[in-house]
Amino acid sequence: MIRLTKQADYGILLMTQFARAGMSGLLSTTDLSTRSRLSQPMVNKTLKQLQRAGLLVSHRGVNGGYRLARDAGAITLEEIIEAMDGPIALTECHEHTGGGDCGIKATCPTRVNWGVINSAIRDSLAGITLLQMIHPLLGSRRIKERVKTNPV
Amino acid sequence: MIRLTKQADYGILLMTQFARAGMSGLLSTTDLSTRSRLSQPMVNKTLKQLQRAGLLVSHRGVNGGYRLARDAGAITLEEIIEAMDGPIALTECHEHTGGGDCGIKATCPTRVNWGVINSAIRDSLAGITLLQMIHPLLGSRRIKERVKTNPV
DNA sequence: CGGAATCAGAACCAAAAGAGTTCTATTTTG
DNA sequence: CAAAATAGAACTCTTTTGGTTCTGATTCCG
Ligand code: FES
Ligand code: FES
Repeated sequence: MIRLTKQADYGILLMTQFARAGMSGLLSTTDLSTRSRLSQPMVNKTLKQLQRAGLLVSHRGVNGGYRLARDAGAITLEEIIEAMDGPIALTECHEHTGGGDCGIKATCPTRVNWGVINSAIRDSLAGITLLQMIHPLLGSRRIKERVKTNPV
Repeated sequence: MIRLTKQADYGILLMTQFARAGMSGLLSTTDLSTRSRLSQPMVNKTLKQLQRAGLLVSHRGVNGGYRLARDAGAITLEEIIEAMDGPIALTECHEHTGGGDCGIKATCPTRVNWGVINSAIRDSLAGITLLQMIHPLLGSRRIKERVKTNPV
Protein backbone atom coordinates (compact mmCIF):
# COMPACT_ATOMS: atom_id res chain seq x y z
CA MET A 1 0.00 0.00 0.00
CA ILE A 2 1.15 3.51 -0.76
CA ARG A 3 1.43 5.24 2.54
CA LEU A 4 3.45 7.64 4.63
CA THR A 5 6.10 6.30 6.95
CA LYS A 6 5.43 6.60 10.66
CA GLN A 7 8.26 9.09 10.84
CA ALA A 8 6.40 11.43 8.51
CA ASP A 9 3.24 10.86 10.48
CA TYR A 10 5.00 11.82 13.69
CA GLY A 11 6.51 14.82 11.98
CA ILE A 12 3.10 16.10 10.99
CA LEU A 13 1.66 15.35 14.39
CA LEU A 14 4.40 17.23 16.19
CA MET A 15 4.34 20.14 13.79
CA THR A 16 0.65 20.62 14.41
CA GLN A 17 1.46 20.87 18.10
CA PHE A 18 3.86 23.67 17.32
CA ALA A 19 1.28 25.29 15.11
CA ARG A 20 -1.18 25.33 17.98
CA ALA A 21 1.49 26.80 20.24
CA GLY A 22 2.09 29.63 17.78
CA MET A 23 5.27 31.26 16.57
CA SER A 24 6.45 32.11 20.06
CA GLY A 25 5.77 28.69 21.56
CA LEU A 26 8.99 27.03 22.67
CA LEU A 27 8.48 23.33 23.27
CA SER A 28 11.02 20.79 24.50
CA THR A 29 11.14 17.11 23.65
CA THR A 30 9.89 16.23 27.13
CA ASP A 31 6.93 18.57 26.69
CA LEU A 32 6.00 17.01 23.38
CA SER A 33 6.64 13.50 24.56
CA THR A 34 4.02 13.85 27.27
CA ARG A 35 1.60 15.66 24.98
CA SER A 36 1.84 13.17 22.16
CA ARG A 37 2.35 9.93 24.04
CA LEU A 38 5.30 9.17 21.78
CA SER A 39 8.52 8.01 23.41
CA GLN A 40 11.02 10.72 24.16
CA PRO A 41 13.78 9.30 21.93
CA MET A 42 11.36 9.15 19.04
CA VAL A 43 10.21 12.73 19.53
CA ASN A 44 13.82 13.75 19.80
CA LYS A 45 14.81 12.09 16.58
CA THR A 46 11.86 13.57 14.74
CA LEU A 47 12.44 17.12 15.94
CA LYS A 48 16.09 16.96 15.02
CA GLN A 49 15.16 16.08 11.47
CA LEU A 50 12.64 18.89 11.26
CA GLN A 51 15.27 21.29 12.53
CA ARG A 52 17.78 20.15 9.95
CA ALA A 53 15.18 20.75 7.27
CA GLY A 54 14.76 24.30 8.48
CA LEU A 55 11.19 23.95 9.65
CA LEU A 56 12.03 24.37 13.31
CA VAL A 57 14.69 26.42 15.08
CA SER A 58 16.33 25.08 18.21
CA HIS A 59 17.50 26.59 21.45
CA ARG A 60 19.92 24.54 23.45
CA GLY A 61 20.65 24.59 27.12
CA VAL A 62 18.38 24.80 30.13
CA ASN A 63 14.86 25.89 29.22
CA GLY A 64 15.69 25.27 25.61
CA GLY A 65 13.50 23.61 23.03
CA TYR A 66 12.18 24.08 19.52
CA ARG A 67 10.01 26.65 17.87
CA LEU A 68 8.49 27.13 14.43
CA ALA A 69 10.95 28.63 11.97
CA ARG A 70 8.13 30.33 10.08
CA ASP A 71 4.49 31.11 10.51
CA ALA A 72 2.24 28.05 10.41
CA GLY A 73 0.59 29.45 7.32
CA ALA A 74 3.91 29.31 5.49
CA ILE A 75 4.75 25.68 6.17
CA THR A 76 3.24 23.07 3.91
CA LEU A 77 2.62 19.38 4.27
CA GLU A 78 4.90 18.77 1.34
CA GLU A 79 7.81 20.31 3.22
CA ILE A 80 7.17 18.25 6.32
CA ILE A 81 6.86 15.01 4.41
CA GLU A 82 9.96 15.70 2.37
CA ALA A 83 11.85 16.57 5.54
CA MET A 84 11.00 13.20 7.03
CA ASP A 85 10.76 10.81 4.09
CA GLY A 86 12.80 12.50 1.41
CA PRO A 87 11.65 13.57 -2.03
CA ILE A 88 8.12 12.76 -3.11
CA ALA A 89 8.27 10.96 -6.43
CA LEU A 90 6.34 7.86 -7.26
CA THR A 91 9.05 6.62 -9.57
CA GLU A 92 12.75 6.91 -8.93
CA CYS A 93 13.54 8.53 -12.24
CA HIS A 94 11.45 11.60 -11.64
CA GLU A 95 12.46 13.11 -8.36
CA HIS A 96 12.47 16.85 -8.74
CA THR A 97 15.87 16.89 -7.15
CA GLY A 98 16.93 15.57 -10.52
CA GLY A 99 18.88 12.62 -9.20
CA GLY A 100 17.69 9.28 -10.53
CA ASP A 101 18.29 7.93 -13.97
CA CYS A 102 17.11 4.63 -15.31
CA GLY A 103 19.27 4.60 -18.43
CA ILE A 104 16.40 5.03 -20.86
CA LYS A 105 15.39 8.41 -19.55
CA ALA A 106 15.89 10.18 -22.83
CA THR A 107 13.62 7.89 -24.76
CA CYS A 108 11.24 6.70 -22.06
CA PRO A 109 7.74 6.89 -23.51
CA THR A 110 6.00 7.33 -20.20
CA ARG A 111 8.28 9.93 -18.72
CA VAL A 112 6.05 12.84 -19.57
CA ASN A 113 3.07 11.29 -17.87
CA TRP A 114 4.96 10.52 -14.71
CA GLY A 115 6.15 14.07 -14.50
CA VAL A 116 2.57 15.26 -14.59
CA ILE A 117 1.45 12.74 -12.02
CA ASN A 118 4.24 13.52 -9.62
CA SER A 119 3.57 17.24 -9.85
CA ALA A 120 -0.11 16.70 -9.25
CA ILE A 121 0.59 14.83 -6.06
CA ARG A 122 3.21 17.26 -4.88
CA ASP A 123 0.89 20.16 -5.54
CA SER A 124 -1.86 18.55 -3.52
CA LEU A 125 0.47 18.37 -0.56
CA ALA A 126 2.04 21.75 -1.15
CA GLY A 127 -1.40 23.31 -1.09
CA ILE A 128 -2.03 22.46 2.53
CA THR A 129 -0.42 24.47 5.27
CA LEU A 130 -0.03 23.68 8.93
CA LEU A 131 -2.50 26.43 9.67
CA GLN A 132 -5.11 24.64 7.61
CA MET A 133 -4.34 21.38 9.34
CA ILE A 134 -5.39 22.79 12.69
CA HIS A 135 -8.56 24.28 11.24
CA PRO A 136 -9.95 21.28 9.40
CA LEU A 137 -13.18 22.69 8.06
CA LEU A 138 -11.68 25.82 6.65
CA GLY A 139 -8.79 23.79 5.38
CA SER A 140 -10.66 21.46 3.10
CA ARG A 141 -12.51 24.34 1.49
CA ARG A 142 -9.29 26.19 0.80
CA ILE A 143 -7.73 23.19 -0.83
CA LYS A 144 -10.61 22.90 -3.23
CA GLU A 145 -10.41 26.56 -4.08
CA ARG A 146 -6.72 26.35 -4.66
CA VAL A 147 -6.97 23.39 -6.96
CA LYS A 148 -9.79 25.00 -8.84
CA THR A 149 -7.99 28.24 -9.51
CA ASN A 150 -4.62 26.71 -10.14
CA PRO A 151 -4.96 23.24 -11.67
CA VAL A 152 -2.06 20.97 -12.47
CA MET B 1 10.91 8.46 0.07
CA ILE B 2 7.35 8.09 -1.10
CA ARG B 3 7.44 5.86 -4.09
CA LEU B 4 5.81 2.99 -5.88
CA THR B 5 6.98 -0.52 -5.17
CA LYS B 6 8.77 -2.31 -7.96
CA GLN B 7 5.83 -4.64 -8.22
CA ALA B 8 3.57 -1.75 -9.15
CA ASP B 9 6.19 -0.49 -11.54
CA TYR B 10 6.33 -3.86 -13.24
CA GLY B 11 2.55 -4.00 -13.35
CA ILE B 12 2.38 -0.71 -15.17
CA LEU B 13 5.19 -1.67 -17.51
CA LEU B 14 3.54 -4.95 -18.47
CA MET B 15 0.12 -3.42 -18.83
CA THR B 16 1.47 -0.88 -21.29
CA GLN B 17 2.77 -3.80 -23.32
CA PHE B 18 -0.73 -5.21 -23.44
CA ALA B 19 -2.09 -1.81 -24.31
CA ARG B 20 0.23 -1.64 -27.30
CA ALA B 21 -0.84 -5.13 -28.34
CA GLY B 22 -4.49 -4.08 -28.28
CA MET B 23 -7.59 -5.84 -27.03
CA SER B 24 -6.98 -8.92 -29.13
CA GLY B 25 -3.32 -9.30 -28.26
CA LEU B 26 -2.71 -12.52 -26.38
CA LEU B 27 0.69 -12.49 -24.69
CA SER B 28 2.30 -15.26 -22.66
CA THR B 29 4.71 -14.86 -19.77
CA THR B 30 7.59 -15.99 -21.95
CA ASP B 31 6.69 -13.38 -24.57
CA LEU B 32 6.64 -10.63 -22.01
CA SER B 33 9.70 -11.85 -20.23
CA THR B 34 11.76 -11.47 -23.36
CA ARG B 35 10.16 -8.13 -24.26
CA SER B 36 10.62 -6.59 -20.86
CA ARG B 37 13.88 -8.15 -19.73
CA LEU B 38 12.23 -9.11 -16.46
CA SER B 39 12.70 -12.65 -15.18
CA GLN B 40 9.99 -15.07 -16.13
CA PRO B 41 8.94 -15.86 -12.54
CA MET B 42 8.57 -12.17 -11.84
CA VAL B 43 6.46 -11.59 -14.93
CA ASN B 44 4.40 -14.58 -13.98
CA LYS B 45 3.74 -13.37 -10.47
CA THR B 46 2.82 -9.92 -11.68
CA LEU B 47 0.41 -11.12 -14.36
CA LYS B 48 -1.31 -13.41 -11.93
CA GLN B 49 -2.01 -10.50 -9.64
CA LEU B 50 -3.34 -8.40 -12.49
CA GLN B 51 -5.59 -11.25 -13.49
CA ARG B 52 -6.94 -11.65 -9.98
CA ALA B 53 -7.71 -7.93 -9.95
CA GLY B 54 -9.75 -8.35 -13.12
CA LEU B 55 -7.52 -6.26 -15.34
CA LEU B 56 -6.38 -9.19 -17.47
CA VAL B 57 -8.14 -12.37 -18.57
CA SER B 58 -6.17 -15.58 -18.89
CA HIS B 59 -6.23 -18.50 -21.29
CA ARG B 60 -4.54 -21.65 -20.13
CA GLY B 61 -3.02 -24.44 -22.12
CA VAL B 62 -0.87 -24.48 -25.20
CA ASN B 63 -0.82 -21.13 -26.97
CA GLY B 64 -2.45 -19.58 -23.95
CA GLY B 65 -1.58 -16.30 -22.33
CA TYR B 66 -3.17 -13.12 -21.06
CA ARG B 67 -5.16 -10.38 -22.69
CA LEU B 68 -6.64 -7.07 -21.57
CA ALA B 69 -9.95 -7.51 -19.80
CA ARG B 70 -11.14 -4.12 -21.05
CA ASP B 71 -10.14 -1.52 -23.54
CA ALA B 72 -6.93 0.31 -22.68
CA GLY B 73 -8.90 3.52 -22.44
CA ALA B 74 -10.97 2.05 -19.62
CA ILE B 75 -8.11 0.96 -17.38
CA THR B 76 -6.59 3.55 -15.09
CA LEU B 77 -3.27 3.81 -13.33
CA GLU B 78 -5.12 3.83 -10.03
CA GLU B 79 -6.52 0.38 -10.74
CA ILE B 80 -3.15 -1.04 -11.66
CA ILE B 81 -1.41 0.38 -8.63
CA GLU B 82 -4.14 -0.79 -6.30
CA ALA B 83 -4.00 -4.22 -7.87
CA MET B 84 -0.31 -4.49 -7.11
CA ASP B 85 0.22 -2.48 -3.94
CA GLY B 86 -3.20 -2.40 -2.34
CA PRO B 87 -5.28 0.64 -1.45
CA ILE B 88 -3.80 4.07 -1.99
CA ALA B 89 -4.03 6.02 1.24
CA LEU B 90 -1.24 8.06 2.71
CA THR B 91 -2.43 7.38 6.25
CA GLU B 92 -3.72 4.08 7.49
CA CYS B 93 -6.90 5.51 8.91
CA HIS B 94 -8.24 6.74 5.62
CA GLU B 95 -8.22 3.90 3.17
CA HIS B 96 -11.34 4.12 1.10
CA THR B 97 -11.93 0.47 1.80
CA GLY B 98 -12.90 1.75 5.23
CA GLY B 99 -10.65 -0.59 7.16
CA GLY B 100 -8.20 1.16 9.46
CA ASP B 101 -9.06 2.85 12.70
CA CYS B 102 -6.65 4.64 14.96
CA GLY B 103 -8.92 4.90 17.95
CA ILE B 104 -9.36 8.65 17.77
CA LYS B 105 -11.02 8.62 14.38
CA ALA B 106 -14.20 10.23 15.59
CA THR B 107 -12.47 13.23 17.08
CA CYS B 108 -9.33 13.43 14.97
CA PRO B 109 -8.87 17.06 14.01
CA THR B 110 -6.96 16.36 10.83
CA ARG B 111 -9.18 13.65 9.44
CA VAL B 112 -11.06 15.93 7.09
CA ASN B 113 -7.87 17.22 5.54
CA TRP B 114 -6.45 13.77 4.99
CA GLY B 115 -9.61 12.69 3.25
CA VAL B 116 -9.23 15.54 0.82
CA ILE B 117 -5.56 14.85 0.24
CA ASN B 118 -6.06 11.15 -0.35
CA SER B 119 -8.84 11.81 -2.83
CA ALA B 120 -6.73 14.31 -4.66
CA ILE B 121 -3.97 11.80 -5.13
CA ARG B 122 -6.30 9.00 -6.08
CA ASP B 123 -8.01 11.22 -8.59
CA SER B 124 -4.71 12.15 -10.19
CA LEU B 125 -4.02 8.49 -10.77
CA ALA B 126 -7.57 7.61 -11.75
CA GLY B 127 -7.45 10.28 -14.40
CA ILE B 128 -4.77 8.55 -16.42
CA THR B 129 -5.63 5.58 -18.59
CA LEU B 130 -3.36 3.01 -20.15
CA LEU B 131 -4.21 4.51 -23.50
CA GLN B 132 -2.81 7.83 -22.39
CA MET B 133 0.29 6.15 -21.07
CA ILE B 134 1.23 4.90 -24.50
CA HIS B 135 0.59 8.29 -26.09
CA PRO B 136 2.59 10.54 -23.81
CA LEU B 137 2.11 13.90 -25.44
CA LEU B 138 -1.61 13.60 -25.83
CA GLY B 139 -1.77 12.11 -22.38
CA SER B 140 -0.36 14.99 -20.46
CA ARG B 141 -2.65 17.43 -22.17
CA ARG B 142 -5.70 15.35 -21.38
CA ILE B 143 -4.79 15.11 -17.75
CA LYS B 144 -4.62 18.86 -17.50
CA GLU B 145 -7.98 19.20 -19.18
CA ARG B 146 -9.53 16.69 -16.88
CA VAL B 147 -8.26 18.33 -13.75
CA LYS B 148 -9.37 21.72 -14.98
CA THR B 149 -12.92 20.70 -15.76
CA ASN B 150 -13.33 18.42 -12.78
CA PRO B 151 -11.24 19.60 -9.86
CA VAL B 152 -10.87 17.71 -6.61
C1' DC C 1 -5.45 -40.37 -25.40
C1' DG C 2 -1.15 -38.34 -23.44
C1' DG C 3 2.33 -35.10 -23.24
C1' DA C 4 3.72 -30.35 -23.64
C1' DA C 5 2.64 -25.65 -22.82
C1' DT C 6 0.68 -22.53 -20.02
C1' DC C 7 -1.70 -20.50 -16.05
C1' DA C 8 -2.72 -20.84 -10.52
C1' DG C 9 -1.45 -20.69 -5.95
C1' DA C 10 1.24 -20.98 -2.17
C1' DA C 11 5.46 -21.37 0.35
C1' DC C 12 9.88 -19.91 0.95
C1' DC C 13 14.27 -17.20 1.34
C1' DA C 14 17.25 -13.19 1.17
C1' DA C 15 17.86 -8.41 1.03
C1' DA C 16 16.41 -3.91 2.12
C1' DA C 17 13.92 -0.55 4.55
C1' DG C 18 11.61 1.04 8.68
C1' DA C 19 11.11 1.80 13.63
C1' DG C 20 12.98 2.58 17.70
C1' DT C 21 16.68 2.72 21.32
C1' DT C 22 21.14 3.93 23.16
C1' DC C 23 25.37 6.37 23.60
C1' DT C 24 28.38 10.12 23.34
C1' DA C 25 29.12 14.94 22.33
C1' DT C 26 27.98 19.99 22.52
C1' DT C 27 25.71 24.10 23.95
C1' DT C 28 23.41 27.06 27.21
C1' DT C 29 21.66 28.57 31.54
C1' DG C 30 21.91 29.71 36.31
C1' DC D 1 30.79 23.94 37.30
C1' DA D 2 26.47 21.22 37.15
C1' DA D 3 22.10 20.52 35.11
C1' DA D 4 19.13 20.70 31.13
C1' DA D 5 18.59 20.62 26.91
C1' DT D 6 19.77 19.70 21.69
C1' DA D 7 23.16 17.16 17.93
C1' DG D 8 24.65 13.34 15.73
C1' DA D 9 25.62 8.82 14.89
C1' DA D 10 25.53 3.90 15.69
C1' DC D 11 23.06 -0.07 16.56
C1' DT D 12 19.39 -3.67 16.91
C1' DC D 13 14.95 -5.61 15.94
C1' DT D 14 11.08 -6.09 13.02
C1' DT D 15 8.54 -5.65 8.89
C1' DT D 16 8.22 -5.23 4.13
C1' DT D 17 9.81 -6.04 -0.44
C1' DG D 18 11.81 -8.54 -4.07
C1' DG D 19 12.43 -12.59 -6.03
C1' DT D 20 12.59 -17.75 -6.61
C1' DT D 21 10.85 -22.41 -6.35
C1' DC D 22 7.62 -26.04 -6.15
C1' DT D 23 3.34 -28.33 -6.87
C1' DG D 24 -1.08 -28.51 -9.12
C1' DA D 25 -4.69 -27.52 -12.69
C1' DT D 26 -6.16 -26.62 -17.41
C1' DT D 27 -6.04 -26.65 -22.38
C1' DC D 28 -4.34 -27.65 -26.84
C1' DC D 29 -2.57 -30.62 -30.36
C1' DG D 30 -0.58 -34.45 -32.45
S1 FES E 1 11.66 4.74 -16.40
FE1 FES E 1 13.30 6.14 -16.08
S2 FES E 1 12.75 7.77 -17.37
FE2 FES E 1 11.18 6.32 -17.73
S1 FES F 1 -5.19 9.56 12.87
FE1 FES F 1 -6.76 8.10 12.63
S2 FES F 1 -8.45 9.31 12.12
FE2 FES F 1 -6.90 10.80 12.46
